[in-house]
Amino acid sequence: MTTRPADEQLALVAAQVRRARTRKPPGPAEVDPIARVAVDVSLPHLDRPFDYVVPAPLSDAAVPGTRVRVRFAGTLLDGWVLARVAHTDHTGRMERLAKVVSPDPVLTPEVATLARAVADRWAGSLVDVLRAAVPPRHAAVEKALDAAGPPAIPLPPEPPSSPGPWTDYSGGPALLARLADPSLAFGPDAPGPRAVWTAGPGEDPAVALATLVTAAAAAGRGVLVVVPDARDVARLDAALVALLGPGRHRVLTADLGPSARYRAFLEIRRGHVGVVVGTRAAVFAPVRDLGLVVLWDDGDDSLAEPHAPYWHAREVLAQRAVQTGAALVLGSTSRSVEAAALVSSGWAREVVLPRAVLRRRGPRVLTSGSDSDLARDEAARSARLPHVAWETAKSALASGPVLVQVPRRGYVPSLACQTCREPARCLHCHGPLGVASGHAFPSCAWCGRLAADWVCPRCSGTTLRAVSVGERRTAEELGRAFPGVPVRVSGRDPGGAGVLAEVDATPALVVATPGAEPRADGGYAAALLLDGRVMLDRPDLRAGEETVRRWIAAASLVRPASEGGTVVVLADPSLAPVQAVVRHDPAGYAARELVERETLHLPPAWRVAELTGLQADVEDLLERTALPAAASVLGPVPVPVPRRGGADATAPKMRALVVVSRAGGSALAAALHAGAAVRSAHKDGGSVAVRIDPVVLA
DNA sequence: GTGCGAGTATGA
DNA sequence: CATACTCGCACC
Repeated sequence: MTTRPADEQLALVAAQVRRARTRKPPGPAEVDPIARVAVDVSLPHLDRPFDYVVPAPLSDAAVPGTRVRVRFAGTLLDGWVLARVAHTDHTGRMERLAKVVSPDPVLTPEVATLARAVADRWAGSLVDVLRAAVPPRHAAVEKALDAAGPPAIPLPPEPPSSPGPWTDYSGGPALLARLADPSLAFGPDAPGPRAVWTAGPGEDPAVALATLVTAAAAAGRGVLVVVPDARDVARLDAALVALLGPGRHRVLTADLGPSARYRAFLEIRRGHVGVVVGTRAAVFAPVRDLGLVVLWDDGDDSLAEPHAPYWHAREVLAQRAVQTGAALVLGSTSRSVEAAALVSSGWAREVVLPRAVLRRRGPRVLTSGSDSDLARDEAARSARLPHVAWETAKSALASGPVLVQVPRRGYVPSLACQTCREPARCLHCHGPLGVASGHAFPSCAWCGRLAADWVCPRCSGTTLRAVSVGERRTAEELGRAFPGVPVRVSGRDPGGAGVLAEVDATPALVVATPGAEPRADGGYAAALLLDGRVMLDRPDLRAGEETVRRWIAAASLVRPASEGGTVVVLADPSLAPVQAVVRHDPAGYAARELVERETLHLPPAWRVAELTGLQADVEDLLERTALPAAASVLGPVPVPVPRRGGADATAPKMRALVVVSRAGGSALAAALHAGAAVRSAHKDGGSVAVRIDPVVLA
């Protein structure tokens, strides 16, 4: 700021004011002078477009999809132009667009429609979805791309020379052929194929996915592949460079940083590339001429958005496939119950290995359920390693690496039957039983009923016991059991070396938490899946499904039985999840689980809304919500998950569940959003988090 | 969320 | 009667 005499400064200001007053403001645009704007406020009662006058000078720039600045309730806010129209229904006074932030229409009509559908499905606000869908602007990137000029148009990629890994799958070559046929135009009325692909043991998913992508891209289709984490992105990126050729795709992840992320996003939006690989938020990538969407490992919990409205990548991509007609492939070594539902309803077809091929490719699977057959070796005994596990690992270590899967720490304590150890569930609503802090008697975490007359449905036992969970065998303990063998650790736990991508074929013990297992060059000679009890006894709806997913994922990294590949599961062999791994049948397990969810009124067979907040707020929201007639309400009860880090008592969070049939899902979401809108408009009470079909339901 | 007008409390 | 404050609501 320069210093001037006060009177001089005053004169300057006065001159500016005079000029501003005398300069005639520009008139409205000649064509479609109204912009319908989604203003960036996430309050539920403001979740609708607002109309603004487009000043003539901004008319060319303010096209649908552009980011704008508008005055709203007196303050300048960001917004998105949803449409340009000739007339408005608004009768009051109308503000003008203050500024078009960037000429790039970052929000395509297709993504805008998708985001609206996502907001509706999860009882949320459009702008909350848009914030995840469109990365923040980075002006320097726009400038750099403009300066670089239009990209050299690469020759169309060559289609893959053979179905490659897809040859062995029933339905595989047919799926590939349809994707690769340029004469098949996919659209909402003639959708592309929808497949649930169960990758067999020994498969390198990156190679198989790259083959799919290349086939579709060669036919001129835009392709979007979403994977759970950065490690998967890196693997697929490498496979695509090899198969599709360099420069034909872009990686889109949050950890690129603001500049690189916006650059990749803009290149996709401007149509420089037609193939995108990314993590969760990439489900909204504005891929041109979208013809194929792919999701790898849809059971991974990182595919659920942690912010409101808590959408899930699987459902978003399914919605996008419906809306655009794009083909959809859900791939996994296992099968989520949601994927099973898509198969059982006939919406998607399964692509699986025939039984005979599966037997040829899979490892031998052994189980060890009781504590009585502990190893005779003393060091193995102190590591609580059963004899079978120790023997298997010892002989496998002669020929290659051995994977040891250990559970992550921090599982919540729960209750089980004293005699048969079956996890205890509420006799009324099948919620998990636990002892809430400050209470002496066990109660249901869902409906709050005391479990006084509990009888075990499996063995008719009447006594409950606390399940000790969270015990983690350390790498050192295992190292002592196998002296002289190198131990490598892969996991996200603090103090470790982080997550390893790959290990070589030399004998070593590779200790990994689920999801962090490195691939082994040539496959593991054996895998030990420890502490099955701990994983299965978690009081979560998805405990069984999740355990199967993790076990099968690990078993799929092991050599075939014909090459000595062996898996040892430490869990009771009579349990269904253990059987699923022994028979390598994730599809059968998921199908049975789906039937069970139907009878228990649980997702995905039924739709559940979880409301979390202070008791008064949860009750207030329920009161103000016109719940569908058939809805049933459980709770509210105290949230069972104890807060980690700091015992200081904040007011206790409560949780209620609202259950409706699948058909009633959209009505329930709309009613809850409307209820929240009334609350936010009146500014009464604190916020309530609404999660539709929550991933974690404990 | 913010800004504003109506309505009510408060003091010279 | 003027000013300070809260409350309710609209926000384009």
